[in-house]
Order: sequence, then C-alpha cells, then structure tokens
Amino acid sequence: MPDKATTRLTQRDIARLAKVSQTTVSLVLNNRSDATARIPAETRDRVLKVIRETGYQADPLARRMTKQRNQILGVFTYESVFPSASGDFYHPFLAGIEDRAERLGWDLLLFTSAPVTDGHRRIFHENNRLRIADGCLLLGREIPSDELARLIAEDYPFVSVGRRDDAGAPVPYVGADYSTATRTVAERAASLGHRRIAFVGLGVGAESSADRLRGFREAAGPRAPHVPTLDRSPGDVLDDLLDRRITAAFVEERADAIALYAAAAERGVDVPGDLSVVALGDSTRPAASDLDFTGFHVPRRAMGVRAVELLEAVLSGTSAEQQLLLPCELTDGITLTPPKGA
Amino acid sequence: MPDKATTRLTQRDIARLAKVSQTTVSLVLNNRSDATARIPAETRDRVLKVIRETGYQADPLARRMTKQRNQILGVFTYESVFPSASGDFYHPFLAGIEDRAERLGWDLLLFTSAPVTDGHRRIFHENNRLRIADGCLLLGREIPSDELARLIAEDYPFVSVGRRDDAGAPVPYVGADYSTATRTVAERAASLGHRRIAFVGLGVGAESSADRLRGFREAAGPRAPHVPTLDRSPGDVLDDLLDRRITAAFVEERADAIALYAAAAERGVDVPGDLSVVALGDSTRPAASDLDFTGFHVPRRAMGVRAVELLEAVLSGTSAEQQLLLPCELTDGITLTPPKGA
DNA sequence: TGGCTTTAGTAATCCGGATTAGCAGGCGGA
DNA sequence: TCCGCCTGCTAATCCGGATTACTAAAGCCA
Repeated sequence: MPDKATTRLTQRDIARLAKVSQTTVSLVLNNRSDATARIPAETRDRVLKVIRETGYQADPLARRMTKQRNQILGVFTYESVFPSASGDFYHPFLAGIEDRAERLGWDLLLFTSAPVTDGHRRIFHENNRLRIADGCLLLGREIPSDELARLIAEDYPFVSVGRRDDAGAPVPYVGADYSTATRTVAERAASLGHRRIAFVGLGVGAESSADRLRGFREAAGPRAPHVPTLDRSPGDVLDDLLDRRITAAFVEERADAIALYAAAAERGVDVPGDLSVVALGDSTRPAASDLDFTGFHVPRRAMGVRAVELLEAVLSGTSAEQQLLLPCELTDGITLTPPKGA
Repeated sequence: MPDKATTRLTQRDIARLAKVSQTTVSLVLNNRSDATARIPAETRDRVLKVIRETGYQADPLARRMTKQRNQILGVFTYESVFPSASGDFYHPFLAGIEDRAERLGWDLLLFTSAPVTDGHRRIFHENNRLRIADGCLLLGREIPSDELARLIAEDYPFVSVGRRDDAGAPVPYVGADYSTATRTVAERAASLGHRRIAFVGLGVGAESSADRLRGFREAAGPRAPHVPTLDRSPGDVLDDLLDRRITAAFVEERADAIALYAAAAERGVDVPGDLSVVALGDSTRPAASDLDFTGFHVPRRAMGVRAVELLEAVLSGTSAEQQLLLPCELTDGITLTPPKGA
C-alpha cells in the first residue's frame, strides 16, 4: 500500500525492502536472464512481490536517459491543434495519427508551448523541447524552410504531413497528390466541353496551393486564367469569373467554393448551369454545406496514418521511400456539368 | 555549424570548446549569478558564443531529472482523443485545454499508449507513463473509481474534466452543472403547462447522466417517468412516450433528441406541437441537425480552460476550490412550447 | 585439496544536466 | 608578512534507472 507521499518510490527503495541491490531490481524489471544476469525464481518473485505491494512504477524519464527511445511521438502544428478558426481540417489527420500511435504504444506530445512569432509557431526557440519526443510530425499549410533545414542539419527524425519542397536537402513527407487530382478533374471538365476554365484561389505560397495550380495548368495550359481570392468578396470573384465568361471555376479552397456558390445563388446565377464549380480539397476554414461538390477530398486520415508509419520506419532505420504522395479521393458531385453552349 | 550527427551535443562538448567546465556551462545556461556562482561577462559571452555557434540545446529530459517540473500537461482520455465515433464532442474541451496550456508554456501529452481493456483505456497498466507529465487531466464519460482512488493514493496531481463522485476521497474536478440546468428547463416546461413530462436516456452510470436525472426529478418529482433508450430504436422510444401521453421529453443525449425528432417527423407527429423535445447538452455521438433545440449546451471550452487553471493551482500549491461546477448555457430554441391542452 | 566453472548478486559507472562544496589566486588591511 | 576575504571557476555528487565488470560462494573434477 502506497504511503509517504513525500518522495517517490525508487528502485533503491524496492531494493531495500526486498533485501537486494538496485541492480537486481532493475534486472528483474527488465526481465533480463542472460548469462550475465542470472536471477533465480525465488529472488525474482521476492522482488516482484515488493513491487506489487508498493505499486512501484519506473520513472519513464530516468529510463530514457539510458535507453534511446522514449515512445513519444511529437506533433508540431504551425497553427493551433484544436483550432476554431480552421474548423475540423486537422481533425482527420490527428485521428489517423492517434490510431497508429496507439497501435505502436506511443504517446502523443503536442508542442503547444512553442511561442507564436509573426502569427505562427516556431519550432526552434529559446527553450526548445523537441528532444522529449523520439521524433516529430509536422503539420501546417506553410512550414518555413529554414526550420526544415535546421531539422535536417541536426539530424532530428521528422516527417512532414503534406509535401514540402527541398530545404537544402529532401524533406521526408507524406503528402496528397493535389496536382494529379486537379489535373484529372480539369481534364474531365475539358472533355465535357469546357473551354473557358479558371483557377480560383491563392495558387502560390504553400506547396499545396502551388501543386493544385500546377495540375490545373498541366490540363488547361499555361495561360489559363488564375483568379485570386485574397481580400476579395465572393461577389467580386463571381463578377470576375462572369466578366471573363468562365464556364468552370476550379476553387482551391472548399470554403471559397461554398461562398462562391452562395454568391451565385444570391445573384440568380445557376450552378452548375451557368457556372460549374469544382472544389479542390476540403475546407480549411469553418464552412458547412450539404452541397455535393464535384472535385476531390484530401485523404487526411490516411496521411496521418502513413506519416506515423514513415516516422517509425525512419526511427527504426528501416529503409523506406521518404517522400510519399497519396492519391486524393475524386468525388463525382453535382456541380460540374457540360457548359451551356456545348 | 552542427556536424557529426553521430552523438548529440552535450554540455561537456560545449565546455570543451569554450575551455571551461561543464558546471560553468550549466551556470551560464541557467543564468545563475548568485554569490556561489560568479561568472564574469567575458567568460559568459565566450560560452554563449559557442552555444550559439553549435546550436546546442539542453536535453529537456535530463533537465527534469534534477528539476521537479517538466512543463508537460498530461491528457488522459478514456476514449480516443480524436474519435470519429463521438463526433466533435471532445474538441471544444481540448481547444480550451490547448489555449491555456499554450499560455502557460506547457506541452500537451496525450496518453495514447494506454492499452484498451474491456472497451476503454486504463491509466494504470504495466508500463505506466503518467510521471512524464507534471500532472494530468482526465476526460471521459465514465472513469473507474478504483483508478481515481489510486491517483489520489499516489498523490498524483490531476483534475477531472466532469464531476466525479468521491473515490474514497474527494476528486478534484471542473464539471458542468447539469443538475441545475436540467431543473431550470424542467421548471420552465412546468410553467408552460406541461404536466406529463419524461426523462429520456440512461440516467444512470456516469455522474453526468445521474446529475441530469436528479435535476429533472427535483423539478418533476421523484415519480416522473424515465424512459430508457438503451438498445431501443427512436421509433420505439417515441411510441413509449406517446403511449404514456407525454407532452415534453427531456432527452439526455442530443443525438437521441435529433433521432427522436426525425422519428416524429416520419410518423407525422409534430414537434413541438404534439410533443416538446428538450436537449440536455451536446451530442456525444455524430449527429447533425440545424434544428434549434430548446435545452442547454455544455460549456466545454470553458471547462477545459478552468481545468488547466485548477491543475496549475494544484501544482503550484496555490489553494483553490478543488471542485467546480460551471453553469450550462441555456438555449431558448423552438422545440418547447405549451402543450396542446394548455 | 587445489584449480576451474558456474551461480548469484553487487559495486561502479553512465546518461545529461543541476547543484553544492570547495579550491587557487589576487588583494587589502593590520 | 600573515590572515582573511573576495573572485572565478571546478570537482564531486545527485537525480533514477540501465548496464558492465567483477567478486564471493558453491559445485565439479581429478
């Protein structure tokens, strides 16, 4: 029965009670029975009995001091892990991560202590605690390449969830193949007769944006119009599209697609009759709609799962492909039909 | 510039490079300048220069060996943290927890490694890692009282999110005042003329269930009917209610309220015309509805925030009320109107 | 009975950093 | 010139457990 809450129970205490040395306690606990460590059943039982009676549990941190692995998987998010501002975008990633971590017997350490500078967190700061974890998963739309470069330079085991451009050296990642998915949908639009199609969204900055635009251009040609959304109202964007006589809009961000649809409905513009709208992924901002958009979904859960698996491979030295793109799930939807003239 | 990725950089390495002792490096890093540790600016700068050049960062775990606090807040959930089965029920709790943890400079450790036995996780198992964290938050509908008792016996700092009955000793918690909220809504129904009202749900087992039923009985009397939901279809439950000529159903679980409403709509039973339906909290199972139910919401985010604050108080020895019930947010909604006869 | 092996268990050391006790050298005062 | 004191820094130790090297005692054999 546990008493004296003053000090934690240590192996030394157990040793004293079982009348053996601390070494023996450690050996028993680690179930060692090589030629170098012979513990007869009688002694072993005596030690185990004391351990059972006292409820002793080894300090996991002291353990890590001598062993190398800690069974802690770090998760670094460049935004809040449980944000209200990005809806449930991260949730599926984390569900996948948790699932695999649980199976591997790992705990998840969320680096919420990283201070926010210039609007996002930084990995490397004064009191960096990365090394508590055995390795780390990185989540976020944009990850500064200098931080990636430093992780690589320090040989810290990590995997990015989402494709990243080289940062001096190749970055290990599990990403979504936005480019192929976007190209496929764009080709489908072309085959339906669309000739005036536009990319709506940022298209620059993060790899995920650039990948979509690239896939779009592969299908629609290098001069296909790119309608920006930054700091513009959905009505503005809609006007822009109609002015250019666009028949199909490829919207990078689902929340923008929903807003565009709402603006169109308000204006009496029929979707997809007057304008087809394709959603290239999932909402990273809160936005709900029952509308079944044509486009694709990001395999978020699978990405989380595969990222943990890749990190595990990295940690255990198993060779594995370090850069992985998972296919997006195409959705038929009802917002892409042949254009009116076709 | 970091090289030789073979071994981690230690204070010993820094000491060698700066031509001082490991002790001095430690003193500089901890900014000590007592009478017992006098480091002139010149030496300090030399050490700092080497640290800067090498990018050395102290091992946070080795640190904890001698310091007591680790700045890690444990989060133990009796179900998955990122479940698909319970929708987003936990999300707001975690958002609140993250928010406060971030402010306190703490990292969040999710104990996903705890093995699942008999359908839920157990805190105490073979390879318990609780002590990696300074303290722990407990989330879950039901928490075995033997585990709570053991936490108390071992003097482990923890706070339960959600009220818990004593487990041999008082359990520190931040809960929601289901009982008052339920009573208030039930009284309101009575004042609207409802005489035949029923509690729909488990009403037993978890404290949260029992609290709601208790509040209900305080307003509706000890003999007010309790209609169970376990293993019954919404249609069954609806039949039961109609048979008993109930005019207002107080549904413990919002998902059940939504299902009940759907069953009523299908059957041509008007809600609230023929039957008022009150939702006593939020969905713990995936269920979406645009319907604005009368009832209340659980202050989940605030509970998370306050739980972290309470744990911080416990850890720092600040005296504070150890058992806290936050008021639920009552919602007017449109599903409670006077009964037809009134 | 001496020498060699096996058995059972322990002392010593390490992990990486924090802390305490204490030491060498320079300086001031009597 | 001797003593005490301050300065600047380090050796030693500790945290809790893992591991290695080694020893004392018993067993075996000739």
